Amino acid sequence: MKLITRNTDYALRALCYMSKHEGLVTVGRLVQKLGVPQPFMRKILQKLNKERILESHKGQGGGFKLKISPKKIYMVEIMRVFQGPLGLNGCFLKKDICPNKGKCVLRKKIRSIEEGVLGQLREITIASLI
Amino acid sequence: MKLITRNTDYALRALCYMSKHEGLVTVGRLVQKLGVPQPFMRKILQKLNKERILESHKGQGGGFKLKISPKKIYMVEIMRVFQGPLGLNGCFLKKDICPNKGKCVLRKKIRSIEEGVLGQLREITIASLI
DNA sequence: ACAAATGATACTAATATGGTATCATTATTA
DNA sequence: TAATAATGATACCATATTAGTATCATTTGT
Ligand code: FES
Ligand code: FES
Repeated sequence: MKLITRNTDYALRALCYMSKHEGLVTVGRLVQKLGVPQPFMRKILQKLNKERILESHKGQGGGFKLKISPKKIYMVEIMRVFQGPLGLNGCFLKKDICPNKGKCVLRKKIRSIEEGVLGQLREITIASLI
Repeated sequence: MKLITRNTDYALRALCYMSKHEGLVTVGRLVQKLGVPQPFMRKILQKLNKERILESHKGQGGGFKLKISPKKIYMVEIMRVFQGPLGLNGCFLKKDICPNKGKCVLRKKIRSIEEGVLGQLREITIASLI
């Protein structure tokens, strides 16, 4: 059971790198530094761009850079982008599966645990990692 | 990103049911009550038996029952059985992947979050769910 | 002996994750 | 203005995990 998948991981590393290096950074440079497959890294950066965490510049001399301060990039947000929102499993979400539905204790408990986890994750920003 | 997979879920429901009903419970009865595919449920119960959380009795009139008190069946243990130990991803574990290795801040942070999650999960027992 | 249960194990299907390949678009610069 | 070096978009493939099935063997009560 892993808390963090590979693309989240790579994204975090890329963001850390960029927060330490001002200006545009190309995918090529990143993979050289971080040892990650290039097309995969590219996909990841493109997603971060779409999510408006990075900004991109095309053409020669182009590349990516942080769009927002490392202090405002939360790890939990990166996890959400690549792993979807932290959630329960089918049973707890899709009510049709479960017979208990409303009065389920477990569901409430899990909810509160989630809140706890999120609370802790929310304290971690890229700035706090570098 | 789901915290709990289906087999964990089914296992929890089965354990809850059994803690409410003394005596042997057959797979057939469980799937009837919980609406879960029979062979899958069987596999799950067999695993719980191997893990010595349930005990089983073969033959006519047989079935499963709790081997230990619901107060001592921890949710985190059920998760471990079906989802493996709560852990980090490849990067953080397999050092060969990551260039940072020792001096990684993220790794430590994640560790501490894990401890927090585990701490909360450890408070949840089957007894606390029924 | 038979029926009703689990034990063991191998197999298949579906989904999620990890990763590639390719062509289109944009901007720099010689 | 054409070559080049970058990203955008998208479709595709590979692998791993999860979910579920199928089958035969074993045990036990009647
Ligand atoms: S909602 Fe399904 S067990 Fe609680
Ligand atoms: S161990 Fe890999 S980024 Fe920390």
